[in-house]
Amino acid sequence: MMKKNTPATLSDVAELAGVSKAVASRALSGKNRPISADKKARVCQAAELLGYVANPFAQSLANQETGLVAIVINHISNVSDLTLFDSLIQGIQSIGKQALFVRLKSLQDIDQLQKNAFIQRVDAALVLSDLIEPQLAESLFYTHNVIMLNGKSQDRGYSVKVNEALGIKDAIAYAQRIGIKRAVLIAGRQSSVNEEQRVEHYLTHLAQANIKLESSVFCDYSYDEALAYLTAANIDMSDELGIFCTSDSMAMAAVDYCQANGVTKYSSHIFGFDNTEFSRRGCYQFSTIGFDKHDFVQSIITLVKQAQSNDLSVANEHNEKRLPTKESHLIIDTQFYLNTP
Amino acid sequence: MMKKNTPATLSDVAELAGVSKAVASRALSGKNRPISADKKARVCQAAELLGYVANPFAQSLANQETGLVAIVINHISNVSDLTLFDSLIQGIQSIGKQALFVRLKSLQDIDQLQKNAFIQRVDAALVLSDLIEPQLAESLFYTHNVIMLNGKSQDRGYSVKVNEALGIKDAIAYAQRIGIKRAVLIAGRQSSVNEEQRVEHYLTHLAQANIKLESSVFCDYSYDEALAYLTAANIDMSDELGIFCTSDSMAMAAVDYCQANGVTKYSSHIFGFDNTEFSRRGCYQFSTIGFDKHDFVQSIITLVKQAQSNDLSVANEHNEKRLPTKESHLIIDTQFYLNTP
DNA sequence: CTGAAAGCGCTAACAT
DNA sequence: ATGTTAGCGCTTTCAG
Repeated sequence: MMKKNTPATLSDVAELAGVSKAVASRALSGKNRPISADKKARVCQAAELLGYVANPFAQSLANQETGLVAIVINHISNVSDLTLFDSLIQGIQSIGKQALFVRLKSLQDIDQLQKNAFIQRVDAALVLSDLIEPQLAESLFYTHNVIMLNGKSQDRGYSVKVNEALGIKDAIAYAQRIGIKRAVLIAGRQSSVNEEQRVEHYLTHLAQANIKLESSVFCDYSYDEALAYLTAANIDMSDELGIFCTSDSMAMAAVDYCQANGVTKYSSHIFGFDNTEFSRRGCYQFSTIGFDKHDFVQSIITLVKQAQSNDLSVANEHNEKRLPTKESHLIIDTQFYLNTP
Repeated sequence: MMKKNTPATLSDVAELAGVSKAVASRALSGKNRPISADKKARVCQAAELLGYVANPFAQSLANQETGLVAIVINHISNVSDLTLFDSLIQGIQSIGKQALFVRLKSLQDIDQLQKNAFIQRVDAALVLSDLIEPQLAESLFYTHNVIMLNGKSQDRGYSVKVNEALGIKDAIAYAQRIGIKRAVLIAGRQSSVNEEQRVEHYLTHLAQANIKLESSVFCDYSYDEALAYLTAANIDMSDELGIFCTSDSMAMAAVDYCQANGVTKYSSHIFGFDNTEFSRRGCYQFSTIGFDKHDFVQSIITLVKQAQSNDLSVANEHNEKRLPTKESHLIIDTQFYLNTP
């Protein structure tokens, strides 16, 4: 693989078009900078000819925008992450920016984050990891376009939250309707705020539906831990028991547990979370709670754009004081997906 | 969320340490530039105090390294992608670089790629997408550190390939041993070179094992397409039939197809590919072919480092001619994972 | 070993 | 509307 000769620069384009660098820059800037039509045409043609693409590093240096959007995640493991990441990358690319993935396995990785100069200078940051508190987010990025997606937020700033109450309520209402009287709750990571709220909702609605919570446990959303718990606890299945899981992976474990123990009519008694494809497969049939990932991502991308334009207008006003950004808190509703054969 | 005051610059550090910018730069450069011990200490201390982190955009401009590694993928959909991406990101971060994800859904997205200035200037590119030919890769990046991971490669350059012959051979040998006489092959995307080679291996070894290939089809690796095919073709299961799938998702479809048709003893007759966790779950039990993702990623990261140091040494020699890079083609072997209850 | 100065490629005043 | 100029923050000659 040969390295190409060094890429064409703006100077090359300007020279070929017979104009100054400034004119060339304006012609190609996208925005409506003052420039005569014919020169603009000449410049564009020259750029085309040379295969010119502006060096984003030089651009960043000159105009304070980087074109990078950070996606800060815990390590990837959940099956529901697949579709989410796919559309997140797509969304970010659709507004002409690049997706920079930052993976946080533990609190110790945060030290590294703080020294990561790229991260510091992204145009926006999407925080999915529950390891990051709003306060920390504030000090981690030089941009104020931080969008909290992990269920946390402060008064000022941006967040997209998922309203899980709706889906949970419907799921439990359904459970009540089919005669479920007792419940087991298999939750995810205890340290997550999302998860705390979720559990809260389950408790509330379970109580309202007169379903007795027999036991509950925090796992890490994983199949293995959930299966281990069910096996160890030797959960007694009967027609009246419902198993509520806060991830589809754990619901799969519940299905396997039932099958292993010869319980046949389990499908309508197991409730997952995330609405992954697995909830509707031949083997694994269970109901699940989820939300539209596409809507979610769209909201996020819209927010990124909006945040950035706020940013620019503030900058244009030559406002010396660093204003806190406008705030915006979007909410996406979950719904209950009934999947029984 | 308040934007911080503008980040500390090298000048700030130099001033605080009472030295020139040049000295400060050298002190912090990591490499062994000539500098007195006490000044070095003073500079480091000042940097620490100010929380200084070099601006990577300015650095890139000055020294031609960007610290970015592109991961060029097709859209994410396969369950086997989860663990792979997770360790890929981790690996890239472990050598102090950032992972830039580029998602290619179709050939049309490639146009955009060619105009993507970030992509052009990454330090290395990991190409997983089968949409990208070696020749195209050559013209897409200014670096020659392009590592082909999609089964394609040319003489010069880097690649890590997976030797799938071994696992496939063992799987078919096992099939023969348990009395399988007929086979159905459900393959993935036809346009993929990886996939072509794979099919080739299946054909060869099936023939050698005297197993008759009754039908074969190209799907897109997905559960849905595979299930649709099986249903439409109304495949006749019997003890002597083996179903070979080139993804675990499609193998899951085969399991569900069998169950739906009342076939009970299917587990040892279905063969997947990727060795995902799903092949060993209560519901879905089937054998699968796969390779160690961790080894794979390690090889890739090692190659990235090696490629870069070649790069640097070439640069240091002030070699005016653009040398083709050294070449390196690593091979990872697959193995057969027998999963039967 | 050190510092002054040039320059990476671009944009944004500021004059014209 | 256009060109000139001055940086953005850093690394790197090149003289001391």
